[in-house]
Amino acid sequence: MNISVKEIAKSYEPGEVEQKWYTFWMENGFFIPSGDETKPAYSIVIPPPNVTGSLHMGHALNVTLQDILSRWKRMKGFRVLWVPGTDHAGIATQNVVEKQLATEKLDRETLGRAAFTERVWQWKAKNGGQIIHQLKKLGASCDWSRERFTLDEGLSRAVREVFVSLFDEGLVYRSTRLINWCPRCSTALSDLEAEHDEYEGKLTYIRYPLLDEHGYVIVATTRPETMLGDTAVAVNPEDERYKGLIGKLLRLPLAQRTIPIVADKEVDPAFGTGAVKVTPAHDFNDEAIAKRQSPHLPFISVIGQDGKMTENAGSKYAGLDRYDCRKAVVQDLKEKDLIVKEDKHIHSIAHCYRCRTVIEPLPTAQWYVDIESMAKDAIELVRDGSINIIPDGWKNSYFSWMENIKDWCVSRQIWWGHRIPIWYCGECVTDLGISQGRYIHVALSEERNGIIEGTYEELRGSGMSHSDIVSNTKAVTIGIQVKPFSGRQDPTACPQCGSAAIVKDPDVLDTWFSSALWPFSTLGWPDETQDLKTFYPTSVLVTGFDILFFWVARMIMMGQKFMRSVPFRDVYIHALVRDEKGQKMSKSKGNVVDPLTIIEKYGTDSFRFSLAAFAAQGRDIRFAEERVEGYRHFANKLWNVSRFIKLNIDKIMPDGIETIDVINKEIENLSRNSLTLPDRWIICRLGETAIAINEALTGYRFNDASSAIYQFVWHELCDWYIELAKTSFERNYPNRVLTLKCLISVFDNSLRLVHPFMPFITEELWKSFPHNGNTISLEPYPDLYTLIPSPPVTDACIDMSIVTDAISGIRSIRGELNISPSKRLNVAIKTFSDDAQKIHAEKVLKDNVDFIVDLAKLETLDIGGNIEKKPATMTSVQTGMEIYVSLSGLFDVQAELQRLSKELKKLDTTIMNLEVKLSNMDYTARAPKAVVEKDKLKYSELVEKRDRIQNNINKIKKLDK
RNA sequence: AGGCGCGUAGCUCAGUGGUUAGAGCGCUACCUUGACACGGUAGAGGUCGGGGGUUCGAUCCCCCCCGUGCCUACCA
Repeated sequence: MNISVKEIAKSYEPGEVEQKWYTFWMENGFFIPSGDETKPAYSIVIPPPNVTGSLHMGHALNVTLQDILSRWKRMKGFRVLWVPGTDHAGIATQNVVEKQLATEKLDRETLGRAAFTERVWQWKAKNGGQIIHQLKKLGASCDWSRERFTLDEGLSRAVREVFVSLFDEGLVYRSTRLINWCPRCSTALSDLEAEHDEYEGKLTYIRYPLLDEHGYVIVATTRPETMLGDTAVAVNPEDERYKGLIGKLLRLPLAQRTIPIVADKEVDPAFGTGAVKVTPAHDFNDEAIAKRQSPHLPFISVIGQDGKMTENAGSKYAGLDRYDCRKAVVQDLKEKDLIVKEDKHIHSIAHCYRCRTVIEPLPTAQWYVDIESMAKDAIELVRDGSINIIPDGWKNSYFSWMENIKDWCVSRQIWWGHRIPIWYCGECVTDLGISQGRYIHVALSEERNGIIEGTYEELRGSGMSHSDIVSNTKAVTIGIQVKPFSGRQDPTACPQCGSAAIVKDPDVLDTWFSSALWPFSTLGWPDETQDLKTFYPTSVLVTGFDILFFWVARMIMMGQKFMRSVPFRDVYIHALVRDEKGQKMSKSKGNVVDPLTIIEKYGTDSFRFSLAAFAAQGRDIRFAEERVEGYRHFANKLWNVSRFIKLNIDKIMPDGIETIDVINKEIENLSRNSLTLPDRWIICRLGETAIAINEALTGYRFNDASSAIYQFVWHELCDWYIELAKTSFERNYPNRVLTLKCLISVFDNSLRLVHPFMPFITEELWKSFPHNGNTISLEPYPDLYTLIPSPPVTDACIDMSIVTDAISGIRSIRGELNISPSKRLNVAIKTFSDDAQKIHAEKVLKDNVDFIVDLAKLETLDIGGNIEKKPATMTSVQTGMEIYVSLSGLFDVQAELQRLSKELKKLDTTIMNLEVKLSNMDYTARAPKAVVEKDKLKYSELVEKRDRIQNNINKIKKLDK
């Protein structure tokens, strides 16, 4: 190969390069797992981003880490499958489309269920690909031929199978109780979907007059409007203030009702007045109190699903928004002088995680998953190590959540999602013998026989046929008394009575229900597919802690329940990406950094490398753009190594090279003695670096891996080895070709080491050299076994430090005295040969004299044991040698004295500390022998060095006089 | 209220029961040298948040305090 360096740009421009290679990878199917069954499998399922999503920092980090793992394992010879996909994000997507409809002055009710879901599919077809496109921009090496969507036919079948199995087993059930209700999304939410934020509100103290005597009880509340639904006031049974009042009746102001004073041990006498109003239908605590009473306190629901007051609130308030009603109630109470005071009060309020609307607890009938037994198993799987959570600090959170888990509300009153596979018969009778048709309430989309809505029974009674009703249904509400039945296939008749008058449950399932099946539903379950056999359980799940409960825990439960095995072996929990000040990025704060902007500015590779470098375990990431810039420089550095190599191939191997593969083989099999010291050293360091990177990645320490490769490429390969190679090239060493081949091989290995982190530039550079292979992404990843550092090579690391010490010593003097780099210096190195080690050092220096002369920019260099320090020379004292730099004319006695004294002082401190330590009998007796020996050796070395510095100082002082 | 984490160089962060405590960026000085100024060389900069304890030895382990961030929770 001949390469004209002139044609290669001086710096790396990522833009077009990235697009080119991604297309190349895709066209060649490199991301589809190899069919070679002798290779071990490695699989990851992507945490499916919302189909409404667009790439944010969290995705970028998440995807980058998975891609690093995937590419690394692929290069290590695994059959890697990384399954991509999106989830249908029920509420979020429905909201997006409803907003769109609103701009057309439409709403989903007008459109009807079928037309609306069709509309959402259209939206998905048009916009759902955005996030996928963005993942590709990041370089994600997913197998796109296996891309999945949670509403796909196959995944829907999995959802249905799971729901029906659980139903048959009695593990899903329908129940009426308080639930978190979002009045804006008009659906129930699970506990996790209600997010608590602290707000400053008011604590209002209200007088409730006693019915049969003078006086009153004062209650304190943050929600005065709910008093209209109060059915009791509760006090602690031990509370002396109220003991005598328990059982007495109160007149509930503004409502025409009397309510009792009841006792409940959970009431905190210290809070407020110690008397709490009880609104069972609108507060979870109050619901609990109501159910502890015998008989239960009545539930009076005064707030509707739309967040407005109902008829039960009384005609004056019915129809008012709950917040307007609050004002009205307070106003009315004030007029009656029933408000004692209003205090400022900070408390937490639950909000809908999708739209931030304040949650309204409402009593409704919902479907629940009985989670207890599954949770128990899932706890055990983590406890016994079947699943590793990394970093393991998250285990505690996992356990504490799982141990206190409550049944999972899975029904949602929206239209976009998996319809619950449950039907109800309109003609059967309830357990009490009443026709179920009475408890099925239907709202029609258009009036029939003068009726717009009514019970199923009434509608049938009015002459409508079953199919008339079904085809005209706008909304249906199923009473809790009605018996449900399920179907893997859509049933046509009631299994009980054979009637065809069956009505489908209107609700859909929580999106997380389908997400929980993701690790096996994406692989083809419930069918027994080859993918399932090969790739389940998956190897690792990479995700943020924010969905540990939402998703990870539920996957573990479902995986164990339906696959009888864990869904993944490892869970790697990565950080949250925050802004530079450590604040959570959010649109409302306006501190969002757009990954695509960063990519535009610095290139994908630099961005990815930064994310890996940031990903220290157990700590959040503060995203600092400057560091991305720093890693762009790193990309440029790699680019320029390649230019340097090509330039020298042109010069030194004018016939070009065959393939890199041949060179790699040659270097691996070469006798180490035919290589220069720097050659042997860089091979040694490459091997050590490869080991370090592989170890780091095995432990998910991405930051360690990236810093190891950065350190090696920049500070060893570039700063030292290339500079040393120049000596070999420019002085026309006989073995300069070998050195060049060595450089080529080390660079090739470096590119492979970097590839999982920076896939694009490494492919670009790798492809610019001749190889047998077609892509770097399938080349072997360097590790211990391909780069065995034989003993002479490891010795090279020690020998090399003698040479670099000498060079650095001279450079220090030059630098500290601000001597121009262009001025060549005359230097002598006195070696001390009082032991074998030092004799060896002298040999190493003499063998490598050219390297020292070139890198330290010397005119002359003498090395020997009997060299005498000349006057007017600067001195650098090193272990085993003293370096004298002649500076006739430039020599500054004071500067030199100052320099040496400073070093002396530094040494003295260290020596003193060591002395104290070593003279401590406890230390020498108790500390491990090796540690003490090391300290003793260090001590003698430092003392020797100190003495020689002192010696030099004395000489100069004598000279000065 | 409970739980978890963090506090190390100007900034962003690594790190370890025994090291002369590191990196990147920034800063200072010198240098446009044939890979790279997205560069090179040299250098300044830290009593590892405070106090106590365990230990021969603590930046690292334990306790308390201060600051800070997060998670969970039924304070009306």
